[in-house]
Amino acid sequence: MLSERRLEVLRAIVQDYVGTEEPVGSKALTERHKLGVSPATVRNDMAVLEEEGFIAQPHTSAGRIPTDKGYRLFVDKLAGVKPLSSPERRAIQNFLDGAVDLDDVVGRTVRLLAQLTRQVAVVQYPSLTRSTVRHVELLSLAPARLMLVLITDTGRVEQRMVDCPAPFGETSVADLRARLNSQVVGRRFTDVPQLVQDLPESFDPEDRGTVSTVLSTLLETLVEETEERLVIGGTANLTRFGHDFPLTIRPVLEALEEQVVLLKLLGEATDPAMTVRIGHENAHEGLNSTSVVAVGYGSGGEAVAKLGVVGPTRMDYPGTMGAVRAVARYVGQILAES
Amino acid sequence: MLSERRLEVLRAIVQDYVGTEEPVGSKALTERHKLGVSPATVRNDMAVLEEEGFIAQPHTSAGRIPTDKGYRLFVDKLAGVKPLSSPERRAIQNFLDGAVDLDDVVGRTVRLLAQLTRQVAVVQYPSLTRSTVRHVELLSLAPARLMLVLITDTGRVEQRMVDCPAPFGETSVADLRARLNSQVVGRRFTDVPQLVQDLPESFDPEDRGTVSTVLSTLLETLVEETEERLVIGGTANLTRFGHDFPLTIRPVLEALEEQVVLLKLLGEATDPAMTVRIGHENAHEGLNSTSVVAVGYGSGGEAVAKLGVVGPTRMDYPGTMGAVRAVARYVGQILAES
DNA sequence: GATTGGCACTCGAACACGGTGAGTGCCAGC
DNA sequence: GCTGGCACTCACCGTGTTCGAGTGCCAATC
Repeated sequence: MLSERRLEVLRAIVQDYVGTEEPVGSKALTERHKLGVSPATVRNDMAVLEEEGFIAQPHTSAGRIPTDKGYRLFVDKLAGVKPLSSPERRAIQNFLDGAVDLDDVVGRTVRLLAQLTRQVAVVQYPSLTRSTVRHVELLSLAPARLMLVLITDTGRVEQRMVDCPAPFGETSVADLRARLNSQVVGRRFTDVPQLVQDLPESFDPEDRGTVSTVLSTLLETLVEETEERLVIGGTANLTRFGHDFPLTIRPVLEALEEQVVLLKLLGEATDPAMTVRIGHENAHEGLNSTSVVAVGYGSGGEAVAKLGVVGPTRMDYPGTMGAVRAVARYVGQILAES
Repeated sequence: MLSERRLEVLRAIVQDYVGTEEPVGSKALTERHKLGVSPATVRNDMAVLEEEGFIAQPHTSAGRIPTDKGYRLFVDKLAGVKPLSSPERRAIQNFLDGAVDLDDVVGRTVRLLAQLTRQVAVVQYPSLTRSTVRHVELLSLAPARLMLVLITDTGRVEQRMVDCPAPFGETSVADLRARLNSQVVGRRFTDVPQLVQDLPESFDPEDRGTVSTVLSTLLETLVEETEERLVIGGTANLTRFGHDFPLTIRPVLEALEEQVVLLKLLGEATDPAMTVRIGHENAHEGLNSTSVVAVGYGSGGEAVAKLGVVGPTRMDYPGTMGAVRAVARYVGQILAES
């Protein structure tokens, strides 16, 4: 295992590099950090760290920069999560408290996170897999045309048109609406299919076709809605990436436009506390030079969705993690209240 | 006025510059275009064009590039709208036909437009100012808590929670729901306020407070929803902007993140046929080196919203205009069908 | 009078060159 | 095991030079 001092050297390298964006040399290190040893000693330590793969030199006779593995060690062993200052905490709370509905909460969260971390923020809408049905509404728009509205306990509303195989009277609509609600309100999405499967049989034969159509539309909606949506913001912060722009930024922007990629990205963040994926640890190769800090959030004890940021591997991990965690907590609170 | 040939020279300059992204000189021009005159003549013409402000040189002894004014003339007088090829038209139709709901239509449109023009696409959701109410739904969630759902004829659904000043019985809910619908269904948003103003008086005194609360929530929602939303895509195409990246791209990304700015941008596009705003013609200074091509689209004769693209002033105007127009038409068709 | 070929001039891009300095690796001494 | 010393490497920077595309002007031509 690496000695205490060598770890200290690694920490110093990471901190300096994150700050200056330039390879850091032995002399500069001893000047800026009170390591209590001479540059020569630091050089020896660096040689070891390099051999172990924690740091690398861009070219001979340049300073060292941390590798992905170096950042990994830094995050795991050397860095804590930097708590936010209390003015910051207050600012978060004030900002989020102003939200009027779910869209607004998510929108504000993404802006807040982007601003706080000065990176690209990603916020997933509360997932519906664990959600329950708050209400199902059925409206008759025309004799053979219905509208189905689904309201979830996370405050999301989805609607679908239903074209009926046969005219469907107002009383039948009311009847179906009532029975549907008594069956599924308060139930989880996953339980709904078996709860409603016997429903058509209790209707008049001529209405059964319509009832079946309505039910299958409802089930479709539930499945579709389980596919999560997300919102992204702060892409302008990508311009702070590095000097070698077009090459670095392009694949990142492309990856960020693909909802699928982002969903996978967040999906990989399984650690209940907080997940940090560094550089090549990310499966998507467009994101090989970025790190992702993500965490679940939720209204109750359970996490219903995730949020996080995407930034250069050369990022302020403690600060970013602190901000992400804090924002996740407050969003959870807001959701619990509403 | 400029002679026929000088206009031809300007057109050639614009075309070449758009293609090569490099200042174009007199010799290269005569080689690539059959102008029928010598480089020297072209040089004289260029001197005139420069004096008139249509072209400029980045530095002495370099080729010329078009100015904003030059592009303006090109767009107004020299360039037509390039129609899409029929495979392209078919691709558009196929792609848009697959959409399942309004969100999907808008989402697909923005992706399509970005891909087609290789630029940043902006699509505004169908505006609600001219929309009508299709249905208002009122649900009782708790004795003193209601949910209000508004459904518009463009297929949009919005919901709001309503906390009642006093408990509100099921029959009252049904009553209010029925009366509300009979009053406002099929009406325009702007007409709703006066249609419902007398409604509270026809209720029992103890219910009037609640009815008023519901109504004011409804009116609020209508106003809020009139503020248009929009979707943006293809930001990765910004990387094709130019060589001097960070400086150019940053303000553009920032501008694009501000919904307000974009709404204003589209709002300025008032020409019913098609609006092209070039460089400094855009009010927002972050977009001074970009051009915006926008057009209204709608389900019927009326335009209900706008869509367009944002790209470098150095863009293929005829092609872009063709794509924007074609997409707008097809989206209009899709909306009319659903 | 418009067009053309010729010519001198300008100036950025590309390349070569040498000096500078930060940084390294190694080694002998404490 | 730490330190100071030393020779070496190599990116970076400023300078100088060349090269060539492009220009403006002018006199000759149609």
